[in-house]
Amino acid sequence: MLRLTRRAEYGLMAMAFLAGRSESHISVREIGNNLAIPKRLLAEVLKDLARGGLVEGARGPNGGYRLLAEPELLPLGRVVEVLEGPIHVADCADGGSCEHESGCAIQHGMRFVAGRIKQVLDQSTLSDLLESAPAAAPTPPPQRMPV
Amino acid sequence: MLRLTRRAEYGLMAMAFLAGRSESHISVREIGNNLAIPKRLLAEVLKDLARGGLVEGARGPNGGYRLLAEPELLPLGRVVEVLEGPIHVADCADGGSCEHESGCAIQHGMRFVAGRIKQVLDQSTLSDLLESAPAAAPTPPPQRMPV
DNA sequence: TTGAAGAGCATGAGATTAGTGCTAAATTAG
DNA sequence: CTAATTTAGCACTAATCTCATGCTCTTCAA
Ligand code: SF4
Ligand code: SF4
Repeated sequence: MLRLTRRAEYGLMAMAFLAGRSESHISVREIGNNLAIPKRLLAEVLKDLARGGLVEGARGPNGGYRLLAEPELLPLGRVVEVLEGPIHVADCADGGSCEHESGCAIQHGMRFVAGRIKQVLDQSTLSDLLESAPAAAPTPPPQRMPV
Repeated sequence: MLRLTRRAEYGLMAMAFLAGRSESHISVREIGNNLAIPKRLLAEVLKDLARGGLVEGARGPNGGYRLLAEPELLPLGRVVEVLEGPIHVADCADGGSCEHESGCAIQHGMRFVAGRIKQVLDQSTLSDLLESAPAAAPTPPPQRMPV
């Protein structure tokens, strides 16, 4: 239904929160208190982000999570993929396969549209999300599909 | 999960099929035979498209569906909205509301990203989908978010 | 040693979607 | 008029996915 999951959004909110204080580790409890998100679920999301290498977890007192990537260089698509898996607007898009692939008249066009959507996420960075002006920077050049 | 539903895709395939022969009405049976889609479901999808005013249904022998809109002027987003409802990449986007709205640090940026994604669908037309070169035409100008 | 915190795994409840069944209404052909 | 064709409308089941939570184990600092 062309919609981000809660997990992805919680993850983005958490990453954005961490982007501010990257000096020390911040606990799930503190993040959750600030973002009004179910803490237990937020913990699960952060675990996944840690597995994906986007944040670093530290146990024990004074433990928590710390941002690893640089906000200016971290595409939102990366975060989404870590939390939701590969982004496939349509089955055939981005390396995926579809049973209708042979003989689907819109396949080519579909792939292109799906690619453009993925581009939006790949060209917006975490810092863009915070500056509330994502993709203002790169603005892709005019693109024509290779026929 | 940032993905189009089957219904939307079936609808787009059907619309693309109808785009070719817009002179007469084509039955669900014939469309289904050509597209290898569960006919019963395809019928449901086409009914929704008819309700949405995108196609016109005619009953009886020689009945079927006929494209109403002009492929060059019909945005894909329109088709998707008719079949899936309003496009909300995030809850707060595009007029929607979210419980975290107050105090969400990424809300502004999120809305903008969601808007860009919606733009991709709104700027690609049905004929673009067929030509396998959607959005090659308009290529939006550089945009900066009003802060 | 103790308490704070993440890591890992599992599970239940809820929402959404895919797909099907059935009946009624309209329309055309004979 | 009758029969066949085809859409219109509604309901329903099964599968899938997401949200959310519970419990245990490990790590680590004080
Ligand atoms: S566009 Fe065609 S090939 Fe691609 S996922 Fe949709 S149906 Fe399959
Ligand atoms: S960005 Fe913030 S306000 Fe918008 S939907 Fe996500 S949580 Fe809600």
